[in-house]
Amino acid sequence: MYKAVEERFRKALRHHIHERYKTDVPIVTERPPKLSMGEAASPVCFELAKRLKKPPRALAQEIANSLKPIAGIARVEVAGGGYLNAFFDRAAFFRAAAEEAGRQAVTAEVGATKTVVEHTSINPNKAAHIGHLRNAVLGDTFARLLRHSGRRVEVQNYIDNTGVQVADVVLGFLHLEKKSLAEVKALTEAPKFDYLCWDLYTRVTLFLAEDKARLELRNHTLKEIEQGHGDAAKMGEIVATAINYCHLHTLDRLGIDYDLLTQESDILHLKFWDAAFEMLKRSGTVQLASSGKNAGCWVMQLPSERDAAAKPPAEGAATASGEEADEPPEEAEAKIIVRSTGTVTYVGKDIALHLWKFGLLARDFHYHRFYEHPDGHQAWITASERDDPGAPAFGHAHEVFNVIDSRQSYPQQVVVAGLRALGYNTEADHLKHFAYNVVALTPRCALEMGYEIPPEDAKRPYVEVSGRKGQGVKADDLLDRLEASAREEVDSRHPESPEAERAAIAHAVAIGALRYFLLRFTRSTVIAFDFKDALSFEGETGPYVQYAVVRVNGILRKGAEMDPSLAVEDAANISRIESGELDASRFLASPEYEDIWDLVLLAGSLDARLELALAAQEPSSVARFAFELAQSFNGFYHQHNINREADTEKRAFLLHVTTLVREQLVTTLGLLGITAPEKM
RNA sequence: GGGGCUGUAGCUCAGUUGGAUAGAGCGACGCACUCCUAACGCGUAGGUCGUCGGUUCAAUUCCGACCAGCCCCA
Repeated sequence: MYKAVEERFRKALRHHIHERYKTDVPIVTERPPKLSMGEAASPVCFELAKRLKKPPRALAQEIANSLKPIAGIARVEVAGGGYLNAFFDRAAFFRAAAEEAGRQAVTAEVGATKTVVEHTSINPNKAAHIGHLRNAVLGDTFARLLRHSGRRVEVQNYIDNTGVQVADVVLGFLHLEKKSLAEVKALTEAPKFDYLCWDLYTRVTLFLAEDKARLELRNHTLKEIEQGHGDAAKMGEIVATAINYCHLHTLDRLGIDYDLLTQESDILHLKFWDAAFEMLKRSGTVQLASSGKNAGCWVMQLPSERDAAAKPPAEGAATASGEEADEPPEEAEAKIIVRSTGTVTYVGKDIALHLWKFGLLARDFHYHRFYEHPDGHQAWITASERDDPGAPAFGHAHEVFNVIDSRQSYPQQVVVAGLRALGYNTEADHLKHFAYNVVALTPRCALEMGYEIPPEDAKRPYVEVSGRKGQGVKADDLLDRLEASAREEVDSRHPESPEAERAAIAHAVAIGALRYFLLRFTRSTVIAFDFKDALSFEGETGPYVQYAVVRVNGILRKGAEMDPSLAVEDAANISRIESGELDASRFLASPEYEDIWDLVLLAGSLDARLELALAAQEPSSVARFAFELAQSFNGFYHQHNINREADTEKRAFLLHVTTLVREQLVTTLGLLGITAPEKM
C-alpha cells in the first residue's frame, strides 16, 4: 500500500512542477527520520532551487500552497531547508492496507513470458553441504518473489553428471573399492548413499594426489563417461541418479521444488554443442587460432569495455567481425572455447545450454518424469530419447537468472558475451548472474569439526575448508542438529502434546531458523558459519518471527474464547471500521497511539519492500522486513492489552490491526519458504 | 600483471537511485518477569562509517588515489 501512495505523491509533484515551472526534475522520495515529519518526503526543491535560482524553502512553500489534493495524502508541509513532507490519510491507508492484505496474490497468466531460475546445481557425486543450501534457499526464495510479482517461473536444476567430480567417485568404486555395477546399484538402495560417496570422494582425492600418473586413470574414466560407453558410463549414471534423489530428499526438508533437472549427459548425447558450434563458427564468434600459444584452439574474442560501448547492437545472427577473419589476437581477452585436442570447454557447453534456455537452439531435450515432491509438484528430468506423456514446454525463456556463486562471474560474463556476439542482444541483457558469496566456517567452528587450520587463519573472521578433503558441514547433519535442538525446546514447553505434533513443530522451527539464517545476509556477504549462530532461536532469527505469528494467533483465538459475545461485537465493529463508519483515525491520529500507526505503516509497506527486493535481486531485504514487522508487533503487544481492552471500539480496532499484521507476516514468511506452526 | 567483491559499535551484519539526529542482533551491565506463551519486553554503555583528496546546497552513499582482506583470470 505504501508504494501506491508514495507513487501518487511523486506523480503529483512531477506533474505540478512540470506545469508550474516548465521543467522536469527527477522526483526522489524518502522516509523522513521521524514519524512526526510525515510518512513520505521529497527533497526535490533543493534540485529545483539550483535550476531556478530561487531559495529552496520558498519554492517548497509555493508548491505546498498550490498543490492539488492527492488521494491518500491528508496534507503536504514544508520542513527543514526545503523538504516537502507528506502526511498520509491514516485511516484510509489502514483500510486500504487491510483490504490489500486480504486479497489473493496475483497469479501469472498462461501466456505470460517465462522467467527461468536455475539454482541448486550440485555435483551429483556426494552429499549436499551448507554452501549448497545457501544457493538453493536464495534461488527458491527469489523464485517465490518472482511468482508473487505475477511472473511465470520455471525452476531448473543443472546436473553436471558427466564431470570430473562424478568421474572421481566412479573411479573410486571401480578401482579402490573394486565394485561391480550390481554392487554399486545395491549400495544406492541403502540409506545415506550420498554420505558414502562423500567419504569415497575424499579417498579418491588423496589417491590421485599421491601419484600424478594416476591422473591418466581419471582422464580415461572421464572420457568414457562423457562418451557414454563402458562400465564407467553406466556406473556414472547409477551414481549420479541416486545422488540426485538424495539431494532432492534433502531439499524437500527445506520445502524446495524443481520443475526440471537439466543433465549435461543429454547436452552431450543430443549434440547441443555441435549445433551451437555451427552458429558460433558461421557468425565468426569463434575463430580458429593458427599460431601463437592458442594455436589449434577455437577462441572467442571478448570485447573490451570500449568496444562493447562503441559497437552498435547487431540485429541478425551475423556480425561484422566474421567477414574480416583476421588472425585472432592473443591477449588474455581471447577465451578458449574448443581446445586444440578438440574437446569443448565448460563455457562452450554453457553457451549451448543458454541458447537452448532462450529457445534459440534448433534442438530440444526429451523429458521424463523424475520425482514427485511431497506437495505433489512434479519434477521432470531431461533425457536423450522419447518423451513421457504430458511434458510441459520447457525453456523458451524471456529472462534467465542463474544462481551461481560469485567466483563464477567470469565464465558467466563469457556466456553473455557469446550471446551478444551472436547478435542476441536482448537475450544477453536478460541473462542475469544472480551472484552470491560462499559460506565459510568461523575458525572456532573449523576447530570444533576437527580440521587443522594454519595459526594465521585462526584470527580471521572465517576460513574456507576443502570439500575435496571431505571437510564441510553436511546439509542433513545440520538439519538433524537443528531439529534435535528445536525438539528439546518444544518438549520442555509442550510435554503434553502428541509426539507427531512436537516433531512437526520442531521441524518448522528448524527450517525457519535455517532459511532465515541463510537469507538474512546480503548476497555479497561471506557467511561465516558457526553452529552457535545457526542454531540460535533468539534475536534476529526465523523462530523470532514465527513466534510473533504464534502470538498473533494466540491473541485472536483467545479473544474469541474469552467471551463469545465479545467476538460478535468485535466483528461488528471491525466491519464498521472497514466501511469507514467507525473512524479509525481516532486511534491512528492520536499522538498517544503513535506506535500503532508506526506498526500499521510498516505492515502496509510490504509492497514497497518487495519491489525493492526484486529490483535489487536481494531476498535479504524481505527477510529483514519480516523481522522488523515481528519486532514492531512485539512492541505493540507489550504496550496494549488487546483482549482486556474495555473500550469495545478500541478493542475491535486493536484486533483489526493484529489481523493485518498476521496477514502480512504470514505472506512474508511464505515468500521466505517459512511456515509458522499453530503453537511453539 | 589484469578484473571483481569487501572494509560501518567489542563481535556478526543492515543502511535502493546522494538528503534531515547512522540502525539491528549478539555479547556486557541494569531492570522487568503470577499478565493474550518470556523462543518476549524496557533501559544504559558502545561510532574518526578503512585513510586522504575531489564533485555537490548536501557524501557512509558518487569519482580518484592509497591501505587492508577475500575471490577470479593467465
